[in-house]
Amino acid sequence: MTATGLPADEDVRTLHQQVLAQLRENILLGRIEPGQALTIRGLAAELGVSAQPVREALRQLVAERALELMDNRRVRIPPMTIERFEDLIAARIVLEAEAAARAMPYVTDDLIARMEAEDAGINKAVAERDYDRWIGANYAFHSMLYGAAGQSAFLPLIESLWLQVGPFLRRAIRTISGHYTVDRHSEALAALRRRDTMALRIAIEADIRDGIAHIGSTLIRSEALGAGAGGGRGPSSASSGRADIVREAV
Amino acid sequence: MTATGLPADEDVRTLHQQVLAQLRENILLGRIEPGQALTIRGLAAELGVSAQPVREALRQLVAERALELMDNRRVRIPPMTIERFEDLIAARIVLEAEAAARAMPYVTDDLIARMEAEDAGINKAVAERDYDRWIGANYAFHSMLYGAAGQSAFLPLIESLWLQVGPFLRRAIRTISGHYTVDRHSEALAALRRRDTMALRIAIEADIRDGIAHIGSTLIRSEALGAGAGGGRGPSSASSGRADIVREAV
DNA sequence: CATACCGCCATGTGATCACATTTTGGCGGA
DNA sequence: TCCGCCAAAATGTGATCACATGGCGGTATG
Repeated sequence: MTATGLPADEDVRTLHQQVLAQLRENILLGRIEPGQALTIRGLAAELGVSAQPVREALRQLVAERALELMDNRRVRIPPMTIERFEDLIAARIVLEAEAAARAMPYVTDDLIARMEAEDAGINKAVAERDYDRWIGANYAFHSMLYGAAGQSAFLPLIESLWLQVGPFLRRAIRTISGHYTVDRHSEALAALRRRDTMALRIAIEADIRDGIAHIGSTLIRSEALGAGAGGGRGPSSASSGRADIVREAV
Repeated sequence: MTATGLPADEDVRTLHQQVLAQLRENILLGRIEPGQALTIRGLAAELGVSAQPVREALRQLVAERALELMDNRRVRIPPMTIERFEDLIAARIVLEAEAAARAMPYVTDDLIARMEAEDAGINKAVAERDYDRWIGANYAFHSMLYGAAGQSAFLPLIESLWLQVGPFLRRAIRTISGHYTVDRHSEALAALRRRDTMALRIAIEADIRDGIAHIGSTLIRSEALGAGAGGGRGPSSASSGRADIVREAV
């Protein structure tokens, strides 16, 4: 929405679409604390709209697995476990590698130029420690490629995966930037220029693994990241307690 | 829900979840005509509930790409194009093959037995020309495998793909059953018994391709299947006209 | 007779209300 | 001091209402 590099979602004509776009951005950029319960009325008051649009936006985000509907009927960002995290990464790899390969026939010099520009923005964001812009531009870089073909099937699935990983990606981002020695985006761009599909697949997969590998150890240290009030045994104090663990893990 | 072999969705405590489950089943089994506009009030009256639960269910199905929100703000099953269809199949193959491979460590003899039972049900359904049960049991067979591990990431994505293909799968099912000479499910079961991951991948991919290949030609014959009022140039008569094409294509 | 205009009806969207359930905070007792 | 119980506040769910938009048919006009 703002200057984060996110694709400005068109057709935001209805209120619930605006709310949806805003919530989606907040989730993707990790601005919402995992485990924190989101209330309809609270968000409605915060966004200055009635409850109805918020309700529909939440429902949609639940469908995209960006949010989770607990037994309490409360909504929160689902807690992350090591198993789920590995599943998400595995899904990202197979989907995004395939999407990239299938986009290759539609790659134009113009597209490559725009991706290079976005990549420059990423590097700039990293240098300036602007994490919001970092994640947003990174997403823009990837989705720009996958959307080159009119891939109507892959993009929504990939976006769902990003939304699920986003909140936790953000929290380990400082760890990543320290280890981010090899620039996989450059490799991907080089592969694009050569129209080398196999090299592109490898670069994309490496990019996903690199950007994510260190989160695994973060997760292991904090056991179940974001496992808020719902899962634990503690009745009330668990929420803030776990949140401290999360904060510590960062 | 009924005796279709669909996994009886738990937690249908709220009304909108019941509506959602019912609509989802109707879509997956192809009971809803592609291109036909779904109205909130109409469905509400039909299901005997108020508009509110229907609204939320539709919103969720739109998020899962089972339904499409047109510019008119009307909701319908998205029309199928050859490009989108090929994307969907490609996505199904990479996701389901990977999900199957990742499920292998969790495969037990009990699971194999239950899958064999489901497969027997499939064959029975084919023999009896019970297409609803055919599709439902087929889906149960697959999701049973992918859900063996607590795969929290893959299953929702795969389900979304099934929902997108379902309405059109149904319409070409007679073509399929005629050509269904090789039993890929038997191959998959054999691979499972040998714990042969690579053979399982091959069997799953072949199953998807086999069950679907002939739909492509059906699509080609009818150009854009289900391309209702929204996409075409014709202002009003296109709806019924296209529906006739669909019916003819079956 | 064809076509453009106009008004009515159906529909989606947003807001609000009522009710059941859950959470929370405080109070009393062990 | 700690635990359990109870009342009050908060929240999700479902229903209903008001309004703006889009679709449809009838009618008047060239």
